[in-house]
Amino acid sequence: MTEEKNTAKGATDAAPAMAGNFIHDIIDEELAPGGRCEGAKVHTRFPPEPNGYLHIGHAKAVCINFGTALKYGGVCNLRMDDTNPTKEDEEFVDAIQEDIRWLGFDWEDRFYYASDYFERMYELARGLIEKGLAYVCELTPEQMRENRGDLTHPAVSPYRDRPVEESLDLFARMRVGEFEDGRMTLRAKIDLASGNFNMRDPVIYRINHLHHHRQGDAWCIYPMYDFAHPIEDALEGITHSLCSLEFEDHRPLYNWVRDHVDVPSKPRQIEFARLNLTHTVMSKRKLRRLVEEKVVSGWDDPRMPTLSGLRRRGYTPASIRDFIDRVGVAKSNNMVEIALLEHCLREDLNQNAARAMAVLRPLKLTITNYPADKNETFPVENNPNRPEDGTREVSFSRSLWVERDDFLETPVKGYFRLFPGNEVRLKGAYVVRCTGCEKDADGNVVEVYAEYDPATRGGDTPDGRRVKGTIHWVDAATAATAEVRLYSTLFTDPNPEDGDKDFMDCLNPDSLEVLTHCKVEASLADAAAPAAFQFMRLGYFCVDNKDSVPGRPVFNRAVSLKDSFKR
RNA sequence: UGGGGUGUAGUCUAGUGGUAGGACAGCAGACUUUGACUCUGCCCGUGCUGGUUCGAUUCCAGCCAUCCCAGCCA
Repeated sequence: MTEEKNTAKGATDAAPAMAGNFIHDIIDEELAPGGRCEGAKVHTRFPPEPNGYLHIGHAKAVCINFGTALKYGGVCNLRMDDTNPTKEDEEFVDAIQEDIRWLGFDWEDRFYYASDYFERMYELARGLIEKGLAYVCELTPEQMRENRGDLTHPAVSPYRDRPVEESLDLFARMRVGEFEDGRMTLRAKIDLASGNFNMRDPVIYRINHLHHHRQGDAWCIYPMYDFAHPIEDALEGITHSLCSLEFEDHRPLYNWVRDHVDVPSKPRQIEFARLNLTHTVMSKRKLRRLVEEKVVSGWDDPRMPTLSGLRRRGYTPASIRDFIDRVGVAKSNNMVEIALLEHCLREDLNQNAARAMAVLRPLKLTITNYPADKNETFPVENNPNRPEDGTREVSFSRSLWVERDDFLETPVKGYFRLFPGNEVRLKGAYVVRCTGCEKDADGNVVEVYAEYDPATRGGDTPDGRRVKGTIHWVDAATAATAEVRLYSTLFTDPNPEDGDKDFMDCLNPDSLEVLTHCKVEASLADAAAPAAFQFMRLGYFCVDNKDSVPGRPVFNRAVSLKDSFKR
């Protein structure tokens, strides 16, 4: 097979409507009459190494691999790429599966472990030795580094011409554990002078006396990614091995292994640009540091870009899939603004989340002309975008909670909420006119007074007068107290990984604000995860999936509502 | 310095040898019992220099910028 050129340009077929996807253009060509895959079923795979949690960058790879299969009526495998036991653990295997299922993708019965192919890989490596295409090298790691050459000088290995029989014997002894870690390696004999360092006789097996999470102590030699991956793909009949850009340089090696080893199929690797998001970090190493240094509460902290974090924050699978769709698939390095992700969530939740009234920073509002012993309820629509969702009854009485932000003793320009003399509508209840307030010794407003207009029951104004402001409120007599956690980005810097600055210096000190005395309408008292609501005029909030308990709910702000009021 | 990529508005992404499209962000207005939503309008772009051509973002050449690679990680 010839070298494929995976360039973004050059595709001829029409692109999909939303965002670009050059991969689908390539596949369209290959599926067409005379193409490489004419009549074949598209078969992809998502191959995470089980050594950490999935984040939104992985979600892009998941959506591309599963989504491509779906688009072409093919299938996608889930495969744990567990060829290096160093940091791998079964704990991650479960978490990864949970996250992919949550995202909405299904691998059906096609769940594999790369380590299940170890015996087969071993045999294929032997075959390479027999063909004179691999040899056992005794250079130490340090020596190998010294002998790798540089940009203009070739690498060297004194073991390159070792007789086949000798390599076969040593490789067998490597396997049975005769040698300590690092003592020798198996190397593919390719081209010590290649400008592509991956081709300078790459190591394909190393000795590691480590316990494998699945294989136990059956092995002490483990195949390298570059050798294992094309074999895994070929054995599973993968037609398209879609991975990120940093593997572009590995493609010649991928093809070399694929073509020199006896495997049943010839997958094609195509690389796309990975996702980068502003105001966050995406590398496993950096995320781990945030967890270990307790900057966040864990891998599922709602500020983390992990799928478990986004889930806990209140992101929906649909919003994440939509986001990945809109970002598109291309080959140029990118930095997507977090605003797009937030937009996708707002769009989903605006359409689907029930409305509720919650007062985050409560200020007492007393309706002085409303009888102290009176109580009534008003129907409030659950979701104006979905009339079929109906209404709920909300309790009203003389004493209410309103947002501190919704009262100003001396209003600023353009302010049309509560201030002495002004009328506002209490959502769904009455129009009230503010008559004043009471302050404590320090001058803080502690209570606001208003008088209601009985003729405006339900919020209508029979006389047709315009009341510009409508504010949310909660009946003090029936309110539940809740904890609300307000999140913003973990980093103040849009690109904490840029340049030589330390990303830990870019942390946002205000990424979490906890409000413990919030007042929410009674219907919210027993809400349970994964319920999400629009707290009217505030934002979208979900029930925290760890800390919330019935009667004492905890809500996370997933994203605020847009606010065009300029204070 | 060797090899491999990528350059389209602030951001992401289409497109065609013939008016550069969409989305997000931003701005302005309409509507509004959420200062939300919705709607309308506006703003803003083909890395540079040549060449071919009636016409180049597209084809060609050169340049510039930028990203990845010298793990017994994936």
